[in-house]
Amino acid sequence: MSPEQHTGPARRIADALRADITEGRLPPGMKLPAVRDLAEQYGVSRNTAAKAVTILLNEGFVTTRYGSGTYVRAAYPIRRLGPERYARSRWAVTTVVVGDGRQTASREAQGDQTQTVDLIEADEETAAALDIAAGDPVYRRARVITRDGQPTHTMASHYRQADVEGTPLTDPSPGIAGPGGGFWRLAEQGLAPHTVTEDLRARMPSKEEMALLGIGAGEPVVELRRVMRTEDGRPVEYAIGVHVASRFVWSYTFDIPD
Amino acid sequence: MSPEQHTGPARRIADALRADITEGRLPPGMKLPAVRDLAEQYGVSRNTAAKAVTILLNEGFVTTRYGSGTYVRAAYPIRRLGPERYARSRWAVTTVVVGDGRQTASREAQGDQTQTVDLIEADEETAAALDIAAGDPVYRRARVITRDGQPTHTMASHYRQADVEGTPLTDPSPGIAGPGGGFWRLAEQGLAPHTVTEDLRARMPSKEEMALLGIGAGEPVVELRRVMRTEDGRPVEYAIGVHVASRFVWSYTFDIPD
DNA sequence: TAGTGGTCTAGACCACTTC
DNA sequence: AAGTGGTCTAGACCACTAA
Repeated sequence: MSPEQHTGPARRIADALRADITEGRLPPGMKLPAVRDLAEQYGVSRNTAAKAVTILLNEGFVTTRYGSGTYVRAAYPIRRLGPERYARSRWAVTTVVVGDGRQTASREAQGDQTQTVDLIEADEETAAALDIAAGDPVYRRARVITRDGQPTHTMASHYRQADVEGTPLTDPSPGIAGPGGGFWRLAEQGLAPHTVTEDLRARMPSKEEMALLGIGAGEPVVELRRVMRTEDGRPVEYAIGVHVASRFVWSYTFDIPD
Repeated sequence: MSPEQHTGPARRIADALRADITEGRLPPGMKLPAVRDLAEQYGVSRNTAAKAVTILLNEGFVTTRYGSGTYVRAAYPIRRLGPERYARSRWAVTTVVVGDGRQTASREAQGDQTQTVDLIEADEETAAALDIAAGDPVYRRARVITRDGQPTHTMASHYRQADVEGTPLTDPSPGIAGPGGGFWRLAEQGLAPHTVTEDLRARMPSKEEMALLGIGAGEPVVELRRVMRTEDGRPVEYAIGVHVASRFVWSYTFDIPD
């Protein structure tokens, strides 16, 4: 059942290097010995040394730069996500001026976000969430959220076209949304979110997600689907996020129902 | 950044097999050709064929059974976990008679569970959760929950010794707890759970978890930490669960705070 | 140009399952 | 005993980076 009946040289080398990393002898950013050197040091073939590095890569301890070297990955802090992150008191329109302020078409660095806005036709799932018909037009605002220079998650918000048409939410320029900004803008339309439903599942990333989030093949992601509703129960936002699992904990508190 | 500068034979074989799986030509449970056969079919070395299989393993499309073969992973139904699973109306003491009713020491199949009970000293974390001192005695009731013959998650409940001493919760025999049974027993002690706090994080499984849950190296798990409190806010249960990620979705609904 | 990561081959041996 | 997955070696070549 378990695929580790052997404990060959590759695992032993990986274990040694991992210990060097977790115990601080190889600090974040430090370059590891070249695969050829590792092979010589440990008296194994190049293949085996490379496999040891691959193990650490998959575990997320190192990143490799083609043609440059293998580097210890920074140990990022874990962010705790509770209901308070949606608190009304945090809604605000953050204005961030980036660089010289010039815009580059529909894609723009915005503080810690990069975002695009499209008008698309709702697929079955989005339509069901927003209580509209499949094929109806929806605005999708997609962004990659970064922290300490590393992507932590993607988030794609979907709105009914009529709900946001003509508002800043359809404008991909910087300074529009930011954390909580989307909720503020909805509130301005008389569509203030009141209740949230979040569905979470964990899985392995696709190749595209690996590239977008800068993670290795061995690092899981958490997919979050969120529906925001007004006090009347009318859906106003459907968002899909893909989070690097190792950077988050989700926390929920609720009363036991009858 | 991306590890796919090359598109060598290994990836091509993996792509072909993945397509066979996703398009139904290789249905769930089906055995893949042996690595040696794949190598011959595609005219590559055994190493390369094995690497192709490893790619699919990491992506979660197949599982490998040492000495037996490589199999397309079964698609199990996904269970949705919402607050209603804790509903008072579902609390009950389920009595299940297993086999001929004979017991085997402290380990006993119980319907769909296998459980053990120990009296241990609380570690820092358990102590903090149960609001006691580290080293204080706690009962730990650990079980593996199975569905359709496959383990889906483990769950280890911790109780203050005084809360459950002398109750059936310290008895590992069958017919004691079952789903909701633990809450019922606590309620009998005047310690009915009222609020729940759940923390979720996703990660890759340890070797032990892989064996216990019957999953391969490419399948993530979700670790759930749950604290149950009475209406007074007094903690009565601290539970740690490890779930096979692909078999669950967690769902939470709450109001936006001020 | 030199250094580094990524991949492949051909052959070998080991660990485990199945019969 | 036969079949299968897992690992290792020794050598080779390719793709990319940095000076």
